[in-house]
Amino acid sequence: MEFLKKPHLKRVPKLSEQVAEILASELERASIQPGEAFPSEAELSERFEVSRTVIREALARLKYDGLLESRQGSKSIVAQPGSQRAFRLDRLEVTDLAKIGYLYEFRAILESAAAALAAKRRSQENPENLRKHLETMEQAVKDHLDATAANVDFHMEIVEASGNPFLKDFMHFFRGKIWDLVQADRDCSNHQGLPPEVQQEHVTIFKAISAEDSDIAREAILTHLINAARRSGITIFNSE
Amino acid sequence: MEFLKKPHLKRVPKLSEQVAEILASELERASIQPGEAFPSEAELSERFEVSRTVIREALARLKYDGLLESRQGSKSIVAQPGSQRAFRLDRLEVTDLAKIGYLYEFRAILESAAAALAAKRRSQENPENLRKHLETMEQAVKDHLDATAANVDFHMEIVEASGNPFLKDFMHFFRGKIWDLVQADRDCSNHQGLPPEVQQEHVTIFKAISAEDSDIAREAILTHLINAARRSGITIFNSE
DNA sequence: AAATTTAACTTGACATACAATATTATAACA
DNA sequence: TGTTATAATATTGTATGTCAAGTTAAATTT
Repeated sequence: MEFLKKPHLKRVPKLSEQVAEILASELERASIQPGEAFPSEAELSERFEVSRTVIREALARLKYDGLLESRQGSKSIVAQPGSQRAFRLDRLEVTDLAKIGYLYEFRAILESAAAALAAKRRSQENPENLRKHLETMEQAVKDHLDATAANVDFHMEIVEASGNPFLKDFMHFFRGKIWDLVQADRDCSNHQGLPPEVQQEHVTIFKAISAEDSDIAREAILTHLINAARRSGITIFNSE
Repeated sequence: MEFLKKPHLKRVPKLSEQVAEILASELERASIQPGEAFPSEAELSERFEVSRTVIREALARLKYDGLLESRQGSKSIVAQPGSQRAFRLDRLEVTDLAKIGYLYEFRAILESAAAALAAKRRSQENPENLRKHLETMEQAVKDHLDATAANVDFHMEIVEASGNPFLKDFMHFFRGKIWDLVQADRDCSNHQGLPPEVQQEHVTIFKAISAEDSDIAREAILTHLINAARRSGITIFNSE
């Protein structure tokens, strides 16, 4: 079991992380009103029975995310709602099937818009790259290999082609965080081979973007993602 | 790094923030390959001529955002791309007009999808709240007051009505971060009075959601946001 | 009562020490 | 020589103490 020795696998949370978790959840349920003072580092140090070092690192996280504001000399104060500085998906429970459906839905919203824009703004290289990823997928399936990587590349090429940098950045974040959960095209990577309709759906998307047909591209990827969700037993967009 | 310590300058970010900025930008241009070791805290402390405390708080930020991974006993390593843990909009330059257009666009994508879903899933209270915000806006304009707050509430009620918690959470983040920049309906809050078409656009959206007409709701809010962008001299969705 | 001064408190930053863990060099052994 | 056990070293995690800078609130003075 050599992989057990691989670093960064059995990571135990640092004290500051645990403290930050607790304080963040307390702030979330608004136990202290925005604008009011937060307990001092000394008080928290005494309450959690850890050093001020740990408390400071925990508070640094909350400040970094915009949950607290601090000035030298004065106590930290609870920030107003709406001053959030980061969007995170860490604290989601993957057990809830409905929640996963909403994630699918969120992805479908962004990717369908990306496909529509990609059809309008694609460069010459975008279709070439898409075709390349399609062929890689096809070959991988033929060889009974994992086609997930090429699949991800295909979808990422679409948001790349959309030309909107925020769309692209957000989908990169989204992918890294939860693509393994929302693996809508998991069919590609299981060992039973690729359902022919999946590859066909990909081809339809590719053709629409290549032909610069915005509406068809949007419809095609919407269909693709709705089908992919249904293959996982999930319904999105109230599309029975 | 003596220039970092200028306490007489007002609004001086903390040392750890400045160091984190520098290190983050260095990581962004991939000066160190993913998987490779990052300089130790002692080295960085020496390089920046600050205490290890400052370095630790700076590194804590990078780890929190998933740019670095660390384990006790070993050097921190640069994380793989795709392990990003947070989506941020802090480091955007508001001077670039094209970039603001992409922000408008991003918002329009999410809100149009939200409106379409809201028409399907709205509760009984949602139209009531929307109507209330409409009236507040109308009254504010009539009294030559700022209608921005009610305007924001109106749009937020739509994403609330969409039923998708991620859509809602993200728009809350988005609003707090950049709504003042992407104030697409600024017309409502300036002192020259409300362009009649703006309130009319709002009414159209409200009616469509109330009538549970998904397609009209999407079209109406898309038109509204495209118009709002154009009133600010910005074109989105390549829609001249 | 109002203004000013002083004291106490709080966060920002630094220095040091030690514990826990990983890596590397060394020694022992086959 | 090559392999393995062991010791030395390096690195992060945590604790403690100190001081500086700035804010708040009480005390004092006018």
